[in-house]
Amino acid sequence: MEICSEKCINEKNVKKTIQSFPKLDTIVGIAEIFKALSDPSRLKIVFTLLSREHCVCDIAVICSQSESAISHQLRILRVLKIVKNRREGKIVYYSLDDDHVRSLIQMSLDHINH
Amino acid sequence: MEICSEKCINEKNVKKTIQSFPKLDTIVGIAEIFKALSDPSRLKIVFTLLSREHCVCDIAVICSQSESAISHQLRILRVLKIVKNRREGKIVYYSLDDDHVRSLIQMSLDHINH
DNA sequence: TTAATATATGAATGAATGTTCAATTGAAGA
DNA sequence: TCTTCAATTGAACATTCATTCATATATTAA
Repeated sequence: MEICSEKCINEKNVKKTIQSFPKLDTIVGIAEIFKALSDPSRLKIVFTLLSREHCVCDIAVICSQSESAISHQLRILRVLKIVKNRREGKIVYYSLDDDHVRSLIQMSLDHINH
Repeated sequence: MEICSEKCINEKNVKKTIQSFPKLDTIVGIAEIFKALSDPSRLKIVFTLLSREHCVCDIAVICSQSESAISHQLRILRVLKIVKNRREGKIVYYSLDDDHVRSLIQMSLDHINH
């Protein structure tokens, strides 16, 4: 990344910041996590699973959406390791995959409450 | 929200989860925060401001994007109280508005590192 | 094997979103 | 006042994305 020496106001600080910059992969990875939680429909699903596991059918009822829509969203959350599932006969139960998600939710609640 | 008693597998748990469900406003509000951080371009800006303030021109250089694009994104971050700005003559300096954002970044880093 | 149930998947459509380009605002200096 | 510079704004375009509908898979029971 080259620095435009004609326009930069504070070249020294720019260099410092660039040095402490994470890899692009890291940024893209984090953005993906946030994107997964950025859709109200998906966030509802996460809230649904905050205290206990649920089957797809129940999630659909709780979130008042079609099972197909829920299934599509669950796949996105599953790929990103935000939820995991287990099958019991015909029924598939979903739950949160790790506790970082809970922390993220809590932090964002704190942010909203000024 | 009505419960479909014919299809639900575990009506008792469904009711419990529905009772602990936050208001829609809360969910939408949190989704907005996550959405703000879900775009790699905006996330780059946040990383840029993680350790020190920068003017718009420098942010554009660091993020290797046009000043116009940066300005558009900064407005979104500003509205959501994620960044704040101060003017010094012709130059406008941006910085993070609160520490919850730092925590969110840290938590998501933890999540990525399995 | 056939039927029924729960879930998943693929294609299509309409809405939302980020970037670009041009024009504009606001501040400092000539 | 006129010019220059930093930043902002608005419209347009291309892309991304969530939902819907139809179909497919997987499991159980008959």
